[in-house]
Amino acid sequence: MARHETAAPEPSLRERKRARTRRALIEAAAELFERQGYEETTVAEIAAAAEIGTRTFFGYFASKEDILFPDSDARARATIAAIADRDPAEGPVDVLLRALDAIAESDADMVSPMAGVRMRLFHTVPAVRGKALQVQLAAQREIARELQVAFPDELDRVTAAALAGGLTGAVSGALDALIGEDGIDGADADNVRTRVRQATEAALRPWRQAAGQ
Amino acid sequence: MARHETAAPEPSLRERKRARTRRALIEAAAELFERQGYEETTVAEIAAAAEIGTRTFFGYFASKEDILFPDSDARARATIAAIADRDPAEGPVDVLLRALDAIAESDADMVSPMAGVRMRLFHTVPAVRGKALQVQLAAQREIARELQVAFPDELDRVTAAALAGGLTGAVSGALDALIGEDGIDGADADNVRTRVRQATEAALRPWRQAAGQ
DNA sequence: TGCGAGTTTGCTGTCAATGCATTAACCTCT
DNA sequence: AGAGGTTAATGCATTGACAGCAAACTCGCA
Repeated sequence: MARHETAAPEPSLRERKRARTRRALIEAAAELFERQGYEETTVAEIAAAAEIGTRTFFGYFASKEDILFPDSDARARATIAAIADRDPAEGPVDVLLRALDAIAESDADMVSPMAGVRMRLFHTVPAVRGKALQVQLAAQREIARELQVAFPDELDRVTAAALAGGLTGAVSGALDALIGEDGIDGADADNVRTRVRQATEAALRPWRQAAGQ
Repeated sequence: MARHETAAPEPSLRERKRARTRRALIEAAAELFERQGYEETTVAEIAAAAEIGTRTFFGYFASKEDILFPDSDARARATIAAIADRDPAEGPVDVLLRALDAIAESDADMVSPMAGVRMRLFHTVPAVRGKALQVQLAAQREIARELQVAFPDELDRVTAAALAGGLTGAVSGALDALIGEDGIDGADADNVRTRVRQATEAALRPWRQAAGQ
């Protein structure tokens, strides 16, 4: 639970206003996407629903896809934090698996209205899939960097990258398989967690020996 | 060097013509992308360079990005073939390792004039990255499915997916790191293949050891 | 030779995204 | 409080990817 030291006691009116508009945009987009589908929803509609000009939308999000990932760096930050405060006895793989738990937890907390929509859209809309995978790659790179910093002796750059890729690939692969066609059936969120966890552990097993030695 | 048994003795004039145009498009695109960059090249330019109408381009490729992956299914086919003719003594991991090697060696996809360009573009152009990752995901899913079919008793769907994801993720992660280090030198296909091989090598080392060579 | 399926193109329209210029809304400092 | 600077909001115009439509064309084959 690291606290940031950023001085942000009282956001100015301007900032509050901006944050409000941003939220309005996200909510509007989530609902429109949900009801009409992603491709059937135009940026102009989203903007109108949030009561701003079309042009202004792009002052908040660089592209239509970007609004699907309003908090794209949250996961990466959680992971990095988990890597940062590691037990000196832990090996890379253990740290990563712990980071995985940390992510699951931070995800459970902050439930953006976009999360569900996004997951559903992932399977049907290529543009969404592409963007999601890019976000994932960015996170993966970040993880690789941190990992290499944390274990400069055991891991060289390429190996760290391979390990990070292995982890994210395994997790996303397992999720992809679990979610399948019709999303998660609600109640089994916990079940999902443990299954992902197990599958991931299986998929990383060889690293445990290799990285240690 | 598998020979297809498809009855294709003499492609009709029509088919030959179409294939020729297709090749012309790919070459033109590769060169233009290389010289001016991806985003700076319009579909109209590519079409013009291949001497066809702009509209016709979309009769050959569904989107501008698609021309970057002219034979994305070659990989999938190579992989499936590798999984298909497995030794009954092999375990899932052995088969996977062999399949990934097959991908690294597969000619079809690497020899294309597009391979080098694509790799360079991957790091600079978001659209290319997105598409590349989607292609990879598709391949990964295919691998997972085949793997599960080949080992219905040892692997459940989720584990198969995690395994497929973990290994492809590791390889692509390593490749990403390798290329990030110092890019790709020439447009030359050997270079591309060398990188892929290096990445495969690094990423799969732990697995090979665990699998007892 | 002529019909019919498959192709090529141009035209038109939609939509995302960007550059530019203008105006309105805050913020700060005195 | 009010001037002056800054940031945000918007409108307008433009570019470029695509899709639908319909006319002109090209091959394959009877």
